[in-house]
Amino acid sequence: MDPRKKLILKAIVDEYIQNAEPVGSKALAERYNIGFSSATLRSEMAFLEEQGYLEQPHTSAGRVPTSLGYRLYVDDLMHRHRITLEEMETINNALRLKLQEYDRLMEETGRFIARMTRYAAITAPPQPDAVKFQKFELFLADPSSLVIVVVLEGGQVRNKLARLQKPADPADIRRLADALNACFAGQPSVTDTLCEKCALLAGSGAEYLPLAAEFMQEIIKSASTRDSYLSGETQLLNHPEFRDVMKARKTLEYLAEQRQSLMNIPAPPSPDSVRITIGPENVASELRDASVIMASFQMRGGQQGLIGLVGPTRMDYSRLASRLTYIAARLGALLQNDEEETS
Amino acid sequence: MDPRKKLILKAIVDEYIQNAEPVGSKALAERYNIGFSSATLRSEMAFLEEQGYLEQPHTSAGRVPTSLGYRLYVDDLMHRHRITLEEMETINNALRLKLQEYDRLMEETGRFIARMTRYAAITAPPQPDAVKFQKFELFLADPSSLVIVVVLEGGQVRNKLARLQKPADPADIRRLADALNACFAGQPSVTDTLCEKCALLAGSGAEYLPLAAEFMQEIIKSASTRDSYLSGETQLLNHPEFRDVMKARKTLEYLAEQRQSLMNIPAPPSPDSVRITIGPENVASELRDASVIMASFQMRGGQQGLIGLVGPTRMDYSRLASRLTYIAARLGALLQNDEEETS
DNA sequence: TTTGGCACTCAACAGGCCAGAGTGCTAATA
DNA sequence: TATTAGCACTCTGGCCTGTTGAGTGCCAAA
Repeated sequence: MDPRKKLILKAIVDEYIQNAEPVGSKALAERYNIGFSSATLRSEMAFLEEQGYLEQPHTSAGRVPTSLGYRLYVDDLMHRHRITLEEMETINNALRLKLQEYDRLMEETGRFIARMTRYAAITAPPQPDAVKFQKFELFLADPSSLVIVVVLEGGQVRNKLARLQKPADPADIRRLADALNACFAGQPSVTDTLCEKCALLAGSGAEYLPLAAEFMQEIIKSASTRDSYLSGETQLLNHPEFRDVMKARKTLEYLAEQRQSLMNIPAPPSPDSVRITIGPENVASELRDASVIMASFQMRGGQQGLIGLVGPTRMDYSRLASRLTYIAARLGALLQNDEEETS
Repeated sequence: MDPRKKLILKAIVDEYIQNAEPVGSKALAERYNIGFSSATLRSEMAFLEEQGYLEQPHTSAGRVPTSLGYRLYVDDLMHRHRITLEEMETINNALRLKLQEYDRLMEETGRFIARMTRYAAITAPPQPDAVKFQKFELFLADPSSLVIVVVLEGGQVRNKLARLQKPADPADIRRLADALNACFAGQPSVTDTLCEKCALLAGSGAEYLPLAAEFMQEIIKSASTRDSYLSGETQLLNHPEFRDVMKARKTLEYLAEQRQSLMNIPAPPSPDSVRITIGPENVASELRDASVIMASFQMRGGQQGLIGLVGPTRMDYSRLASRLTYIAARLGALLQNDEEETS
């Protein structure tokens, strides 16, 4: 692949990203001073089209990048945008503020990203691959209301209040708590044998073991499904490619209902990079006309969170990627220092 | 207002609700056998237009109800739709299933409503007007991780894990917990005098009081802001009135960002009725082309939850209202029996 | 290898025309 | 007196038309 061909392809993609209109040979020759006439460009463009990097919406229209074209652009051609100091400032300020309320951090970060980029933002908090129980505490809020508190390794805390049929004996509760700590601390699951052992230890407190066991199962289950937050979807409607309501509906519906599956996209190789998925490269057919940019960050302990953007294939990949990596990096740095959690 | 005029208005609204196209005198005379010729209808329609109940998109088009027309229709004219046994069945089944996971109940109910009605659904869980602390429990997950558990009256439980600078003495923690229970049980707020009293009682445990107090403030604050869930927004795009992307964007954006203010609409007078707000009756200008139907239900203790629908002014008010009231009633009934809460 | 030139294509736009649905008004009718 | 049939009028939307201009492919000359 000729370096000149690459230069031309880059120019076409840049131009199209900016103006959202098919790029013709003449306009290209005028605006970018590549030093060749429109005729030369025409033959080069014909070649690029033949190779599948460009396409024409119809004869006698300019050219538009295909997803293959964008792919080459993203991998090879695009000028790696450097984030400005100003943008850094904005991001740092915003994140510092959000950090105040940790449990809504990812949600709020998503809103911020959406506002900043004018695309739909997806965020998912870091999640441990396997949770282990660390500590149990049981007490009575009133004689017939049992509160179960479970601390997980990593610092998450879950609780549940269960109404009892009849008042319980605090001594029984105490015994059950001790038994749970003895049997389940450090365990990643609730097995029958552990339950039996625990029942034995708990003596008459075993009456309440089923309640606790059920709750523990719930915790294991909920910890293995990943949360995710979506914001700024409606901003997609601002972009000309979504002026067709039906197309927009498909995409928005997918984001609202099925976005979980976006999380399955393998995370970017290194924390400083992004993973870009263009149009039909997305497994979901509803995203055939959309691109996804994903970045990840790490918490202490290696748990990995995700932030990402969804937009039409015509996106300013370079600028967006640089912003996203910076946000991810800052988020990672901030979370190294503060990992307190509440629920 | 002539009963015949009313009959005609009702017929026009019914027809328009069904077909989304301006209703002309001839079509009306043919389809509904009112027993008058199109000429008569014409003069009546002219009158109704003069009175502000109807309008013409342009000369030589049929008539369309104004918001005033819908208002009269809703208040006086519409045939009160009876929900079918089948629908009841569907609703009951769905709600029974959702009830399994209480903490996501309102969210899931919203999804269900949206799917059933094909409009955007809004739900807000019942919320106590003032929370009071009931019981405190403090313990160490490990020597320098303090877990604070607060039980609120009504059965909500909140917790927080705080990392300490240095290992704490379990005896101090015990003392602080006792002091908190002594001072704050039954209190609805965190005052300075109570804090001082508590510090005195806690002795050397008072070192950790600020942590607890801050958390308690947080709880009070978060309990006084109402949660709400939105689902099915994208379904709005299916309706012809939102084929104009800009109009749709305005409305969707409002729902995403500002829906809190919908909750301020005074609740329906009785739990068996709905409150319908039509077009410009909505305070928010973004909802000028939308109508809102709201129903409420009560939990034990009189706390009131809301469920509602948002759609274009052309909605099948009668059918939707009947479904919504039924869902609200069932939800109320189910919640009377089960008020266990977890977080 | 590049370029100017030429013939060709096609979407987008504007104008003109027509059909159809709907209206208001009026005179005849029950 | 209330209703209706009839008529002239209005307006939108679809359809056809021609024109314009941006863009193309190809070819021969530089």
